[in-house]
Amino acid sequence: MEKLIAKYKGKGLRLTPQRLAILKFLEGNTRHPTAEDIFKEVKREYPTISFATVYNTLQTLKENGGVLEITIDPARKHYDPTTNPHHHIVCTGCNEIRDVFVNYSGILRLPSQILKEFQILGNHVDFYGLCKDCRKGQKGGGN
Amino acid sequence: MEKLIAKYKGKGLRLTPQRLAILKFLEGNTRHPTAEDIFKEVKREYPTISFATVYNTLQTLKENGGVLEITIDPARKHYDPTTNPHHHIVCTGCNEIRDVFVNYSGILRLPSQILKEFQILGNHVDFYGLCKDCRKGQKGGGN
DNA sequence: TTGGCTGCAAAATATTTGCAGAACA
DNA sequence: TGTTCTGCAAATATTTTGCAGCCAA
Repeated sequence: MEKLIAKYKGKGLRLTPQRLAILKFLEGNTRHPTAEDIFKEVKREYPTISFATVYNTLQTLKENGGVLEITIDPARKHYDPTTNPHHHIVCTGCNEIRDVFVNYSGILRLPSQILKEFQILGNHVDFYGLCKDCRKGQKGGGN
Repeated sequence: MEKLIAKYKGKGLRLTPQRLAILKFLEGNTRHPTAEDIFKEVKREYPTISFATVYNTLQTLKENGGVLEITIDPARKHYDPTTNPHHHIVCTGCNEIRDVFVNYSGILRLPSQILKEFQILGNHVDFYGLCKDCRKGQKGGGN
């Protein structure tokens, strides 16, 4: 996150307390929070913070490579401060999103027709599954 | 689509003219339309159709395996009547979405830690690239 | 005939924007 | 001191819902 702070300063961006609080919450966070998650958490320290500030900051972070926008959940966007290439697995039971650190770029062959028409820039794999807790609930009948 | 119509009837669902028009528009459509695209198109034939009907029908189709919801575009959902497993490539220039018919399930190995915790149900690969037209615009300076 | 469907409108949700005052650099 | 940022409110966009009347089966 230090790097990001340096990047912020280098671009004439300001490190306000609110922004720092958002950065601190995101740093090392692997829970893939939504804008609302971030808002609620930062609100505890800065009760007057507004949604607009959260969205503005996320926008700025996106533009500076500080967070990735995750679209695996059709209901809302999630944000991921882990910006080196990786993938995700989502539990279809509880919607928990977990990181998958594997590089599939070398093995994801594409049809020649596609390769003829597209210059490939990247890939992202979403896995769907049932986590341990949700399998438990399913079989044992526990709530 | 015949199969789908049979499925509709088998579940006590009704084939209204509006639904048939939506089904007809979707059948064989590989453009990955949004709800609005569908609404606009069907409106030409049924000027009184409402957005609610489009969303209701899409909801029913989703529940019956008639369409897949595509979340590759953070701005809005797209719908895909091709329901056998496949993947997508999106042009980062014009946002066109194309189908990729390759089965990667056999090669997408997951870390043992993930396999320990999740029962894997499926996967979906998104590719990002630049289509021919968008590369042209980029280099040649044409429009 | 009748229960599911349509269309309208309003509501719910998520995200963006305009702007006056505040505050970081 | 000047420019960017904040917070509020309103606007926008997408999707969902309530309901009276309609109509496919």
